[in-house]
Formats: sequence, structure tokens, C-alpha cells
Amino acid sequence: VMILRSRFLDARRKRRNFSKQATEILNEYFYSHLSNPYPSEEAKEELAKKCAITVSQVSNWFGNKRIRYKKNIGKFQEEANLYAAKTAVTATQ
Amino acid sequence: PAATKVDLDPNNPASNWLHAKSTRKKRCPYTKHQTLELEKEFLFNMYLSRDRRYEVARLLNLTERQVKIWFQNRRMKMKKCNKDRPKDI
DNA sequence: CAGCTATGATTTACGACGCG
DNA sequence: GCGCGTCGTAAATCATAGCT
Repeated sequence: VMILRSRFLDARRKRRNFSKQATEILNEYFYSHLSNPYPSEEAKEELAKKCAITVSQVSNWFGNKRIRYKKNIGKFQEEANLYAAKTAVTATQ
Repeated sequence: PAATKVDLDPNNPASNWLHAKSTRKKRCPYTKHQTLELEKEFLFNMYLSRDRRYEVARLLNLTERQVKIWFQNRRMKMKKCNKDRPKDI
């Protein structure tokens, strides 16, 4: 039983990439809070709901995003500009 | 309407959110044996006495601090698993 | 198809803070 | 104060999805 359970838990490694829409939402939050990309517990819950993923997955995503962004800001410049423009449009409406 | 708030700092986006103390030890993955023995010990009791911690550390060639932190992390892992999956098997 | 990299999850190691 | 507790995280690493 323990073995079955651990195997079920390990199955989390067999993941699918998040949907395009989910990634969109997460990136929008990340780049619009670039000076402090640390969502509160409540913000994580809201993001999780909007993305149809778990709060843990939201935390994982931000953890990965922060470190990977910091490690190579240049690589993410295009993406950053894209989402900056997007939030700008949203704000002007 | 030039009020495009992309949050603060224009040019250098944001590396104020910088942690990382220079003195931090690099993460070193434990061996299968070490992990297995730690898991067995955890199954026996989730909280380690001072004496037991000393013994485990000596047996696995880890520091007492590493064993202490391993148990702390293991407890957090268990809590996280219970949160993500409330229903039991 | 193989190889490669992007990506989500897990594993060590701390800092911050709480409690007895 | 000390020592060990949790909580949130950094950073490295793992496993594999999915593209070229």
C-alpha cells in the first residue's frame, strides 16, 4: 500500500506542461510585479483558480521563474517586453 | 495617457529580490543509502531525539545539522502531500 | 526517429520568526 | 538566550514533455 501510494505520488513527475492560457496568466502576474514577484498566499490561490492548477504548482512556477529569469535576464527580455506591452494595453482600456 | 505602470524600475527590471548568502553550502544530493536509512528512521518516528540524531548522523556520515534539517524538510513534505491529496489510500 | 532543451517537480540548505 | 519547531524560499538537480 505504501509502495502504491509512493508510486502515485511519484506520478506527479509525469506532468504535462501547463496550458497556454495558464502560462499567460502566470507570466502576466510575474512581469507586472517584476519589482517584487512574490504573490501572497491569497494571490496564489486566485492564480491557482484562474489557471486551474494547485497552489503548490503556482509556487513551483514562481520559484522556477524567478531563478531562471535572474539567471539569464537577456533570454527573457523579449518575453518581458511582450507582457509589458500587454499590461500597458490592458491599463489603457 | 502615458500611465503605463509596468511596476517600478524601468531599465534594470528587478534584482532587489536577491537572496543568496555567499556562505550558503552548495546543495549536495544524498546517496540512495542515506535517503533510505533516513526514510526508515522517519517511519519509526517523525521527530528525532538528540541521541538518535547523533547516531543517525554518525551512521550515514552526515552532520547532525543535516539530519535535523532533513527531518524538518521531510515533515514539510508530508504536510504538503496531505494538503494536495486529502483523501487517503 | 534521436537529441536537445524547456519546464514542472523534488531535493538540500537557510533566513526569519515562533515557542517553551 | 538557546535550541528546535514551522514556513517560505534559493538553488541545484531530477525527470520527461515536446520541439527541431
